[in-house]
Amino acid sequence: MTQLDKTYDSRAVEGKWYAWWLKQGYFHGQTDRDGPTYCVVIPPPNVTGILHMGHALNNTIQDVLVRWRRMQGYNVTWVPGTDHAGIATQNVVERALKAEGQTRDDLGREAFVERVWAWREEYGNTIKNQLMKIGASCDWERERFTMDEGLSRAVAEVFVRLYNKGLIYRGNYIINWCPRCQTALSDEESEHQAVDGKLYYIRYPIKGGKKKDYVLVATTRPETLLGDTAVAINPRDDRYRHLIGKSVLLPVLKRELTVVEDDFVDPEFGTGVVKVTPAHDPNDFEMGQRHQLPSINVMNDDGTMNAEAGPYAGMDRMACREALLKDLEREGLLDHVDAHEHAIGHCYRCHSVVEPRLSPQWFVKMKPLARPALNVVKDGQIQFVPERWTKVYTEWMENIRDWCISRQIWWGHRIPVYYCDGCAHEWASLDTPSACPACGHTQIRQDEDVLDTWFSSWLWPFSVFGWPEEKKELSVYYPTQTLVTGSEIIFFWVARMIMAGLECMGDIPFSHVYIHGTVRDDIGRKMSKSLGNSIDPLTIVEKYNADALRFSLIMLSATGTDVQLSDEKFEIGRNFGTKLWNAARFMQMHGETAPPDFADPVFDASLLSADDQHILAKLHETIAGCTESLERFRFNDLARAIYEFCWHQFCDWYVEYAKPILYGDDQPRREQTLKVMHYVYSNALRLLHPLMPFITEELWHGMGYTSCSESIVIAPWPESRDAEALDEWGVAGAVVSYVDAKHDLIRVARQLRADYGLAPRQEIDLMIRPSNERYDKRLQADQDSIRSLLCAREITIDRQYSPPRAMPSAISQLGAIYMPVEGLIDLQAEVAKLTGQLEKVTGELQKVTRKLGNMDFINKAPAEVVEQQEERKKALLEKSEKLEKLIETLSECAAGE
RNA sequence: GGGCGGUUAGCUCAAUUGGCAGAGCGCCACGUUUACACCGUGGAUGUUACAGGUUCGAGUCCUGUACCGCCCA
Repeated sequence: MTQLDKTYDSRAVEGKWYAWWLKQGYFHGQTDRDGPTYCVVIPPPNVTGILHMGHALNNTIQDVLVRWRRMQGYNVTWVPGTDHAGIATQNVVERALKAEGQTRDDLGREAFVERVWAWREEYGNTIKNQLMKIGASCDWERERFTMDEGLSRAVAEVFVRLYNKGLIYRGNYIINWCPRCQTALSDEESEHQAVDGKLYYIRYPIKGGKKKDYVLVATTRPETLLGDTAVAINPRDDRYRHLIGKSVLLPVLKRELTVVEDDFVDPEFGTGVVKVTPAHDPNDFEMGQRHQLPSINVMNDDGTMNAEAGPYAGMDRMACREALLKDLEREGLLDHVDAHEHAIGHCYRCHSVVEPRLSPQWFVKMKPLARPALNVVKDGQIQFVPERWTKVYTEWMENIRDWCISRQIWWGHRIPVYYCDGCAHEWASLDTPSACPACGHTQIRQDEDVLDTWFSSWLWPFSVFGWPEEKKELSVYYPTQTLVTGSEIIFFWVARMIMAGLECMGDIPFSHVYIHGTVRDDIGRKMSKSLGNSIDPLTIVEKYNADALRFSLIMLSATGTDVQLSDEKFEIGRNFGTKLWNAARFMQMHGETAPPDFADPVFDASLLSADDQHILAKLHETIAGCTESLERFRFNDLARAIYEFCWHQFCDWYVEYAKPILYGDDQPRREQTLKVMHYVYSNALRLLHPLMPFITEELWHGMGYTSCSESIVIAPWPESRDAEALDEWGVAGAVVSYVDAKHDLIRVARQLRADYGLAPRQEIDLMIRPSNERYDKRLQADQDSIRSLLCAREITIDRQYSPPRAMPSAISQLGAIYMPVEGLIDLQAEVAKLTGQLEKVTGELQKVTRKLGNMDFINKAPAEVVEQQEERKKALLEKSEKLEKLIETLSECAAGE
């Protein structure tokens, strides 16, 4: 046992213990160990990322689970790592190049990719170091990166398998194009946001008609009309019958457009006539297919207009819109413009407006993969927590669309497809081929595109263990147990991992998916860089400490609900740590060392006081509650339970009861008390360790608990004793409820003191008239603790006590309390106070009586509820009688004066 | 337009199977006591968004309304 400093110095402690834990290898899972495994794979943060509050919450939850299971003796591994974040990382490096006046094209593909690797070497460890700062007990020996050789091999393997099975295909379809990043995006990467836009009503002249004959077409994107190849109406829309068989003329370009009928057209939208632009709208594309319409692409990769746009060629799409509208107006073709709110896609990386665009891309056929992935969730093999996310998942799965996986960037896994210039053969290959397998020609090219980053992330739960090689760690740790993540990547990642796991491993990747809430600021806005409302977790670690960050986050986030944060909220955790620290210092003051058998004590039942029994019972209640909360992913219940126990049960009550004993000279009682204290405290520390790893380790060592386990990281998780096992120790249920009632008595008496304005240190005398013999005996035996907590000089416990004169009094569960005070008491005020209390009790009594008088209640409510109410009635009746008696006595005294 | 979640003390949130509406912070009063002022003791604070319904009994279940948020089109 080392003397604890007056205050806890987190800065000195946190780094020290983390380094020691690593040195001891506690976080490393051994594949040759027996016993049940517990495995979690980290949602790999973006390699360009820095730790934000969302990460802090996400990783704290994982760490809590992992540390708990480790203490329970599981063979634990928490696999960390990062993903290569294709678009984001390429953007970061391109920005750096731009500052040097260069572009990626200046460097060329190979040199650019080298440059990204160099960037990764220099900055890619940021988030790893940050995770260490918040105490994450990751198995760093297993750290992986999605561009590692092994993981890249897994990506190629899966691509080739799916390609050969016909589940990956290349085709010309409408995809989401980001003109700024200059790449295709998947549907999930295009984020719909409501925008205050306009609906433009444009006149398309009817061919061969008079000057005034036109159809009115409504559109939100007028610039795309340059790519129109038809206008469409709903076949059931009688208003436009006359158009069938006619042609209309495209404004400006004067191209002749056919009129087609299609059920897709909504007669309610705009005028009921829509323009059809197959190359720039997914619905129009499908209409184009149905009616064999040509597709005309009018835009370049960068969002400028191409030669097909005629006079607007070279203009940016937005400039083109303005110019075109002006021209339409001049020609009298712009009928009118309405305000129109609509949702448009934005790039999830750079927030540019996404352009739907026809282009040749690679896709994964999802329906065959979705079917089994749907089943494992429906039949409960995989469970979402909270359960409601199941529906989100299944609905997405049931309406799944093919996944666009090709990206027109350089940083990522290049698509392993090759083309032969000789015979035009196309094939997928794991290794770099030297000649065409069909014709032997050596003029072959690899596809230029790279794969979506998620195409490597979806393999994460098994690629991190070396798949497709059959390594031992793969069989030991797959399937993993719990996946912890936010709802925003259920589609991106969770769903796809389930599909990949079933497809490649033939087994689910994890059994539970815990979806936590979003971290928000104190007025409920999502924390974001652009809003500038983020709280940096590491600033919080500096300002408070890592444990405070973790504890507060968990305490504040109820299962699956969002959490609103502000700096001050972290005081909860810091203050709690300080409280715990000071309790330890108190114990140190009274004993040089922890008793040798504190971890597995043998209690002398004859020496266990009522308070000892009470705290032992409450501890075991808390242990049971904590374990259950963890099993049910109720993390804030865990935090609340341990907080309540340590602060209120232990510090407020037990430590206070212990004071007269520890300051006294009854040696056997002192020793017994210290033994109970250390037993309770060492268990509480262990319950708290997953939430507050650093301070609990410091205290574990400081208190000399290393005789139980060299580190709290590997100390055994407490196991609760049930009532029977407690009874064996000499902990009686009746005594425990007596102490609960004693708490009530002390509270009531303190209230009495406060009502009479007594200074806290001012000593008083106290008379207690117990309401029965049992309480009488207990109270007689237990006077010292009450005297101490009430700062009383003398306590008289007497079943026959009758006050000789008017004095302040009150009613508690154990009996009546009288407090003689010097000088006159305000009889009227005292009577008024008690009468107020009586009124309240009478009111409740009436309610209960009415309830019990209701035959429906008696007949229909469960017997135990009725019994409960009867007990309550009895207690209220007793209380009201006592109050009446008190009032009566006081009134008599008043009359006598 | 479809779906999901929310509305409980001044604030942030709990409340398990329908059975006495709670906690932390903040507020008020007192207090430097021998672990702790990052503390202690005591106190005040509720039409559980609204309207119906089911039930012996509703914050909790059902129907509808309002407002807020998220996801999907």
